[in-house]
Amino acid sequence: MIPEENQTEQTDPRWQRRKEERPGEILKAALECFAESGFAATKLDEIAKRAGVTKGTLYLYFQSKEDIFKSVVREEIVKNIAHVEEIAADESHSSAEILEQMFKFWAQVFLKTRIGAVPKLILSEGKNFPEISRFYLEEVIQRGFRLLGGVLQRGIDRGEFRPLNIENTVKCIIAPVIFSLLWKHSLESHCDKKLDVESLVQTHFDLILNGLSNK
Amino acid sequence: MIPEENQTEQTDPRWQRRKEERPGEILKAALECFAESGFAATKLDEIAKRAGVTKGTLYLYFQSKEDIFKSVVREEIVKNIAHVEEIAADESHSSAEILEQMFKFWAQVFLKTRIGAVPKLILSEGKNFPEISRFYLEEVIQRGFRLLGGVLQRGIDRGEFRPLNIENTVKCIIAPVIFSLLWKHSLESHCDKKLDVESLVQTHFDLILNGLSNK
Amino acid sequence: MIPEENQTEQTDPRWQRRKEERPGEILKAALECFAESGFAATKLDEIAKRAGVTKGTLYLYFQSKEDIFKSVVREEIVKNIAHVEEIAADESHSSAEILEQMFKFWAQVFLKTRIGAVPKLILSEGKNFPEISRFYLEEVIQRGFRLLGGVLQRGIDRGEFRPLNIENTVKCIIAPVIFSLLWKHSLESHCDKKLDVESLVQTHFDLILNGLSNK
Amino acid sequence: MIPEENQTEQTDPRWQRRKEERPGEILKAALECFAESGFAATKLDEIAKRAGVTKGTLYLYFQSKEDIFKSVVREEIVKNIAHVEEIAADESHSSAEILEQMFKFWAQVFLKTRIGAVPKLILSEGKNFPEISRFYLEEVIQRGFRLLGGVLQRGIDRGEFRPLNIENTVKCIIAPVIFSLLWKHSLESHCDKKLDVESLVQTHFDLILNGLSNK
DNA sequence: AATGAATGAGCATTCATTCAT
DNA sequence: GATGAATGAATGCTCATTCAT
Repeated sequence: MIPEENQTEQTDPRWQRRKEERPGEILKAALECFAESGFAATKLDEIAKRAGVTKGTLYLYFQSKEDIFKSVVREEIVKNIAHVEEIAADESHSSAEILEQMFKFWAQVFLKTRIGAVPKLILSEGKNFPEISRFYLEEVIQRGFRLLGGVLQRGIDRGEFRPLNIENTVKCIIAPVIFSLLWKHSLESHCDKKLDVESLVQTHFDLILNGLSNK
Repeated sequence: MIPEENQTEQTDPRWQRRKEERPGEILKAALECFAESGFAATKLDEIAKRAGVTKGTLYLYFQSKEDIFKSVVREEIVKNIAHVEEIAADESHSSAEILEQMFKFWAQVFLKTRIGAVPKLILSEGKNFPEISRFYLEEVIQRGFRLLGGVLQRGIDRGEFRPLNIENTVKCIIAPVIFSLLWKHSLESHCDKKLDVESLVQTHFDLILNGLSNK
Repeated sequence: MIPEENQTEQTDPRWQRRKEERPGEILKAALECFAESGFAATKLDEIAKRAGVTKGTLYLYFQSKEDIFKSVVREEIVKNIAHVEEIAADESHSSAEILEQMFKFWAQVFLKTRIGAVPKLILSEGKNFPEISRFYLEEVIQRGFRLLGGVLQRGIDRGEFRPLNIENTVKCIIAPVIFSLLWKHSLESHCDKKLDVESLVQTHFDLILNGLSNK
Repeated sequence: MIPEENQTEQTDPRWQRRKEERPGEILKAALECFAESGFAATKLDEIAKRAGVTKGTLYLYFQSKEDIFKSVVREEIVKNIAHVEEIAADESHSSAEILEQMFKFWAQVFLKTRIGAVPKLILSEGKNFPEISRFYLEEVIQRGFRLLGGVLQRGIDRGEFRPLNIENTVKCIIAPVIFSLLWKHSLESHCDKKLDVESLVQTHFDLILNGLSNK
């Protein structure tokens, strides 16, 4: 009301921390709500209720609904990045084995943790939060792509894999994981049969390694 | 090839028509808006503006915002179904050829028409519109899965393909198409390099047919 | 929420008109409320109620509570300016007569119209609305001071008045009018005896012309 | 000369003390805030910050925001009254001299101390705090008016002043002091030239004593 | 005494919906 | 049919107030 709009905003490291202690309960509740209903349809009352606090309390830790949203995504993305980097390129195994490990690890991470909701949010709300999209794209997706691409390249160099367009292949490989994740978060609740991700990943790994053809 | 408004009657009682004349302009504008911003963040003012009418006019043709949303999705889904069914099982070609045709056809349809926005909407808003999700799941996804599964089964039966878990394979095969579509609708605008779907589909087809392995 | 904050704001003529037709009812009601309770304590519900509309309607004509406030003040200030300029310097009378006319005219204007509330608002809310204060200062107060100072100077030049510090004298002359106006708008309602402005102005005119001293 | 905290007891039953020890820091900070922003726009956070305590501490000494406001005003008013009464009717000087002394004394008090903010608050918030207005009116304003009126009456009785409407004259005399005070507290910060009160009072005293006319 | 985290009532603002023209 | 002014319920956000520590 009274013009005093000079917050600095996130200037320096793109996503700095705001407080030492941040109630994880609120972020957890918020992630649930946003993943279920999207940004606009999520009510602060609902987040507060699920976090076991009142609406006013949210504003002790966050500046606005948008800030809560960004914080949730950022928090999860940071974990995401950590996971991506955790998958060190293990030189001692064959490329196929490394690939298989990465698959299984990702399937675990994406499906067993709350992180899986983030890609859905990026898809749904990306147009409304361009910085977040850009950040996610650069820090998670492209980084993951490079990692996977490196493994493929090494496999080709070693003669384990036949030469292929790496960029496209990376997307083909990752797609079923994305698919599973979105399925879990959106459609599965309307479907009587659960998706067996372990089995899907197994099939997928076999498929990309050996192809459909009966040779 | 894309059927416009010439379906004789409501195919499913759940989705009956309300009016004879429905301004396609409104639905077109609405699809754009919903795809861009999601249901809740889309304002009727915006739809009206893009459709070149006033807000009041929307209520001549639709009962509510929700009705507009459902109508948009239904309309597109109906076209979707038509497309899926159009891909007749052509007995005269090899299964691989049929598969390739289906791929290319889908890539065309999903990426070159406005239909591609629907899966994004289903994913984003599914939790808020369960009937739509269920309808889409049954009438489009599972129908498509059965169609593709049939082709695979025939390939296996004919000895063209090696035996594989059909259900999983179908998902692995369709996943990159979904991926492309979501990418186009969400992340591509934040990325400097455009996704070349034709090329991706080509790589994908090669990959699933022949696998990675250098045999 | 979605960053699209690029309104141009009042750039060009400092206070341009927003709409051709502006419901004077709203501004009238708003002036009453703001004058009674100040900016912060005024509720939009109250303004709406007094204007005979609902809260939402206010937003058809104004962008915010602050906008309503500024519009009210601006509107009244514009009238104010008109009044100030209306008092043409009449060359045909003695300076004392012109002075008397100005007094009586101002007393009428300030006390018989709603304009009288503006100075109170400027005083009360000036710190919170610096641009308004500055505008009022330049366009009304200093302009009025110059006008009055001109009359005094002419009186001195003609030998009608004795030489005096014009700047100070102007303030001494105008002060009782301001006093009356503030009294009317703030304290009179708590006092059993009404202030007789006509009589006060008469005494004042006599006093400044002839002084207290019994010569 | 300005009495601090040494009044023995509540002079008026309407304004009794609540606590023995009252942190002057809080009241000082509160007066600043209220004078700057008005009652409603002042935040307890701000008062607490300026007083160097936390918000909770305010409630150790005051029952509510309104209580703080009333306490501030009352505190200052009490000082005000003391000042007014301090100006004893000095019989040994001419009425003009007494008048001049009063003027100068008031100018000092109002402008050099924080008391000057009170009249502004009374004007701004009077409608929202009627008891305060009434109290101020009776205990300060009318008392001051009677005092000044007495001096005038004595001057007339002694033949020093010519007969005038005392009630009106009092207001005319006091008005420029009020004007100066409000100017200092509201408009001066938006104006490049500072108001020289000493000089204004000098001119004013000369003016009311001798008038404008060149006799 | 002093704190500051938590509260929740209150208010500005938005926007789907209605209806007189 | 089409309009757009008006509505009012819904909701994000503020801030005076409380209370366990």
